[in-house]
Amino acid sequence: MQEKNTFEKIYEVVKQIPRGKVASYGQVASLAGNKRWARVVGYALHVNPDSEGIPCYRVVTKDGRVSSAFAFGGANRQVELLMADGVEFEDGHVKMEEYQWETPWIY
DNA sequence: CAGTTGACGGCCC
DNA sequence: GGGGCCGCCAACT
Repeated sequence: MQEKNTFEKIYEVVKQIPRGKVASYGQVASLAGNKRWARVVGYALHVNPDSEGIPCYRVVTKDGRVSSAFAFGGANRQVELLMADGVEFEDGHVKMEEYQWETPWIY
């Protein structure tokens, strides 16, 4: 029950992302257990078993930019969803300085 | 079982 | 400051 797979942990963290905030892959990976899972996080969201329960669109890169291979409706779609959440964009990139998710359980 | 891939991150030039 | 390369871990073929 506690022996969750890496993917499960990642999904848990992503689901914890509050509305109006964004998190980077490295951030999610760090909260999931290891910061180096950044690539694994991308892979986990790629399978995306629950696109409606896992706000993968709230996950962006360290640069605050959305991934280019966003396959759930188009990269532009992710920006639109984030804006709907109240996140502001600057020249196509999120203002992570103000909207990056402040994790209360930072390691 | 081994090799390659992949929605990234960080360092180097 | 911008662009490119290598590195990390787990999952997929």
